[in-house]
Amino acid sequence: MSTIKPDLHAILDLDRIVHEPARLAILTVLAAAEAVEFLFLQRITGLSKGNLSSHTQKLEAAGFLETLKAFRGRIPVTSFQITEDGRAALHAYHKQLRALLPKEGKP
Amino acid sequence: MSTIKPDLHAILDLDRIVHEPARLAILTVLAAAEAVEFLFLQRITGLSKGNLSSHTQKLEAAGFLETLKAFRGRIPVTSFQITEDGRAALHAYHKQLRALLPKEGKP
DNA sequence: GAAACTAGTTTGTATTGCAAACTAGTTTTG
DNA sequence: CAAAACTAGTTTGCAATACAAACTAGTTTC
Repeated sequence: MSTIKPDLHAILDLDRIVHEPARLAILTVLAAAEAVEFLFLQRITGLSKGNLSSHTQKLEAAGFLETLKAFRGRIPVTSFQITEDGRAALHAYHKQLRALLPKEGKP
Repeated sequence: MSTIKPDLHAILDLDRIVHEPARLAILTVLAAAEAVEFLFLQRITGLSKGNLSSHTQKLEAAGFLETLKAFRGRIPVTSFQITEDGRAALHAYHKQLRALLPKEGKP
């Protein structure tokens, strides 16, 4: 029998903030750009506004992103930027996933 | 800019039954053995009994495992076995994860 | 200046995940 | 041999989500 115990703890220790698919999607987008606007984020994720708003608030509370409020002309525009902590958390999450994935799918 | 959209949908389409860490841990163990007893499962996952019970019930409702009730002497013993559907779901989940992971961590 | 639109937030609800408390029986002990 | 303690698991109650509908605040159009 192979050693599955370490994998198990890797699984159970996954960062729940990042693990939620909606938030993982958000972080994935933010990690690929300097800054991302609310509406762009909404469109490419397909999340509802309310949902997106609360997930970004949760990510901000976790210190994983920063919210930038500005105006384009007179219209308010909210943008997000991933923080260093956010980037670190995303990388750590990726590392955890790699650790728990079996070496190869059946060929 | 690279194509992040497909990854996004892979993320948002993750199977939530499997995605929950406790259940992923359970399926991972079941996939590695013929049959696994309740208490063994509880010990190696570290889940509480109640928690383990409800997660296995959810996995059973999803058709991902079968529950086998038996007696050892006069003591009841509950075991679980992954089903073909369960194995397929786990493999599909692994595949989805591989699809969304960036090619390599920074070397 | 009323109606419709933009950009997001708050609120309400339904679903979870979790462990404490419970059930049903078995073994041990006074 | 009955009370206490243990085994094996389930049910219940609660706190935390995730989600979208309804709302807020302002702007543009008609």
